[in-house]
Amino acid sequence: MQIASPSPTLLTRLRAAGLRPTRQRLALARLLFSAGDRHITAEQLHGEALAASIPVSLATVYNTLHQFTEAGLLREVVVEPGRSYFDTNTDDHHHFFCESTGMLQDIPGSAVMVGALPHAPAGTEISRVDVIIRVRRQNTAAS
Amino acid sequence: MQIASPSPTLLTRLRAAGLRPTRQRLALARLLFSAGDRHITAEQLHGEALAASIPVSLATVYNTLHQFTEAGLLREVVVEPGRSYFDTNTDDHHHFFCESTGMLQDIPGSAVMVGALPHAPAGTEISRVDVIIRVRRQNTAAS
DNA sequence: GAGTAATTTAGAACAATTCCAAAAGCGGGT
DNA sequence: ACCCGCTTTTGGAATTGTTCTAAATTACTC
Repeated sequence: MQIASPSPTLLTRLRAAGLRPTRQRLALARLLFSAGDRHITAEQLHGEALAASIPVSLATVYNTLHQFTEAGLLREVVVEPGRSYFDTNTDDHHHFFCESTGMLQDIPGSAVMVGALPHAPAGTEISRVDVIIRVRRQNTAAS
Repeated sequence: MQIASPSPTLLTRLRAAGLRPTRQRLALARLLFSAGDRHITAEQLHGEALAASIPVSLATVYNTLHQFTEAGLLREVVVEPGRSYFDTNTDDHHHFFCESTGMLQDIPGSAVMVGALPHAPAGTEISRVDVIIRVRRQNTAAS
C-alpha cells in the first residue's frame, strides 16, 4: 500500500549489506535512520513500529536489529544488565549514560580522548573501544 | 560451627559499610575478597558458595552483591546484555573484554589513558568512567 | 506466474534477575 | 542467657528482556 518511494538510500543500504529489502526491514530502517542519531531499544522500536501502523513482530525487530548491527548499520551499546541500546551512529564515538534517567547520549566525536591503548592480551586483537561516561543528576539542592 | 576467625578485616569492612556481618555475607565476602582480584557473576558466586558448603540462596547472593556494590566494596561491570560481572577491584581502572571467550580482565591501572573529559550534560555530574576494550581471538590462521 | 530459499510470525521457551511473604538470625537490653 | 524488634535470608513464584521454533508468507529468479 503506502510504501511510497522513500529515500532510495535505505533500499540501497540494505542491498549493500546483503539484506533483502523486505517490507519490515525497510520500515524499521526508516524509523531508525530518518530522524538523525538515535539510541533505541528493541521494545521501543517495536512500540514505534506498531504506533506507526507497521505490524511487525517483536521477533523480527530483534532479528533486524541484530542483522543491521552485524552489517555495520547499527552499533549495540550495553549500559545496564538486561537492556540493550542500538545506536544509529556507527562512527567512532562514545557515550554519556545518565544513571538517573537511563538516557544515553553521544559524546561529540571530537571532545573525546583515549590516548595510548594498552596492547591486547596475547592472541587477541582489539575489536572496539567503548567509553561510557556515567553521569547522574546533580544534587541541585544547595542548602 | 566452623566460622573460625577469618581475617577480622572482612568483619570490619562489613561493619564499616553499615552491613551486618551475617553468616552469609561473611562467607560470600571471603569467597570474593580472599583470592585477589576477581570478576564474577551472581550465578558463579552462588555455585562457588554451594560448592564450599555454604548453603546460601541465589536471592541472597544477588542482594549481597548489590549491597556490596552500593557500599563501594564491589564494582559492577556490564559487558553483555543479560549478564553482570562484579569486580572486586574497586580502584579506578578499566577492562579488556574478550568477545570470544566472555572473559573479563583488568587493565593495569597505569597502562591507561583518558585525557580530557568532555563536561557532563547540564545538571549532571560524572559518577564514573567505564572504558571497555573489546577484543576477540586473533585470526591465528596465517595461510 | 511458479518454484525456491529467505524472511516473518506468534507463541513457547529461556535466562537472568527481582519480588514476595514467611522463617530465621542478629544484637541490644535485661 | 533470654526476649524482642528489626534486619536478613529463603524458596518459589513472578517479571523482564531475549531467543527459539515450526509453520506461513514473501522476495527474487527463471
